[in-house]
Amino acid sequence: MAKKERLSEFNRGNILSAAKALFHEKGIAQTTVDDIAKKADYSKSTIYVYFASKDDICNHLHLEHMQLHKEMIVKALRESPDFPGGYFAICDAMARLYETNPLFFDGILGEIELPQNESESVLVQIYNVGEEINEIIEEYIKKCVAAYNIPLETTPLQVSFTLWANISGIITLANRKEAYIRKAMGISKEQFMQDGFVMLLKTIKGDAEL
Amino acid sequence: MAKKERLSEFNRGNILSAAKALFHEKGIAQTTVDDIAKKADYSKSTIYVYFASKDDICNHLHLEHMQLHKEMIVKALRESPDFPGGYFAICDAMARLYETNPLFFDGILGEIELPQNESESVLVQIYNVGEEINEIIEEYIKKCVAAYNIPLETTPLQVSFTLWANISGIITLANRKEAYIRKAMGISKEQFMQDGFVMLLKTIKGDAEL
DNA sequence: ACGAATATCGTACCATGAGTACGATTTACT
DNA sequence: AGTAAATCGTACTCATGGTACGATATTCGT
Repeated sequence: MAKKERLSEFNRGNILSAAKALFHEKGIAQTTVDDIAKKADYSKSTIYVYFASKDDICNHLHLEHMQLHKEMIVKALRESPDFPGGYFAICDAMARLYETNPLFFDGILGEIELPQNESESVLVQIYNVGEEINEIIEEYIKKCVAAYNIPLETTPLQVSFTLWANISGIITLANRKEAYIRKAMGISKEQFMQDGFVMLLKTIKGDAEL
Repeated sequence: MAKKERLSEFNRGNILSAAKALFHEKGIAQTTVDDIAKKADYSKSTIYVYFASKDDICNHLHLEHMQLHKEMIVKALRESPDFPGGYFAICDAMARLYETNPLFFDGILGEIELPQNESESVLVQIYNVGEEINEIIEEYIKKCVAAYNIPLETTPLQVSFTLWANISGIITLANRKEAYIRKAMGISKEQFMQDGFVMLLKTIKGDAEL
């Protein structure tokens, strides 16, 4: 019955939260399943009732992260539906997402091709959310193209996909090389990202003023 | 004496080659140190004479990869010193680098900040090669800016760094999501990369024709 | 309230793989 | 030949993911 369901969800959530905190603190490889059990205050056996493996836990966190990613982008575009406001809102959302949880950010670029083995339903879900995000950005691009008469050289889907790759590339680099950026360029990583986003905007609209 | 040195280098090289092949075949996590020892035809003990740990082996391969990366970019710019020919040559070199060895490509974006612990000399070397690559691209950008009167909005260093991040972002995505790209956009990953590189070029030169 | 099903626990395991110890053996230098 | 260094092989330790299983607590139907 539903009560059981909810309790079960509650337990899974507790385990995932504990795992997330530990992963964040010490890194994934440095966190043992016993650590997670202890922190979440369950026995190890119970952990394995709710999750098939440590990998399974990681995948669920990855999924959670992708869903948050999607929500943040939806919210960004709802609050800033115009152009290029929406574009910068997406960039900003992704940058904040990195702060929230750097561990799974790389996964955004999606090491995951659609798994044949449909039993691995988490992986399928992760994949699907990735596609959904891309579709949302695609819609936005389409809208902008129509509203501002922007001439694209390829399809909106391709543009949105490329844009997505570039944005996450900049965010990843900015965070990983923060010290170098400050030392060699004398600017903060935030400034570096901002400049990068402005540069990227030209890939859509060229030098045109709107 | 020098002979000893050379023999030592030879052994290290053999071990690294074996490791590289196995990593490529089965992935890093799936390759055991015993596997490497067997393939390279050394005893496990000897492996640990030449390398401190499996991680150490990975780092040396990472360094090798970065050096190859640098050489390929130098060569690309020597053969195509003009603009935007040089730019596309860099893109092409990086795409080929991914084919050669996808495993360490991600490391390009350099999870490695300058390590304080200077005893970890491999890491320092990796870091330095990364900086060198960036300086080479910076020089190229400077030259182009001077020759073609390109107006940059930030410093050449920053532009080259951003460009580097974007190029590797596109390559990573194109390879990881090859199947999706073919299915959803009906083009090859090579075509996707090419289109992306063309788009990116606008971040430098806007809509200007040269 | 009682008995059955279910969830949780704890402890003791297994298997794997990184890394070490150490004595035996081979190779190289003089 | 004799010594020093390199290499080997075997047998270990240790950490960790994952399992087995019986004991205990909790929940639910009746």
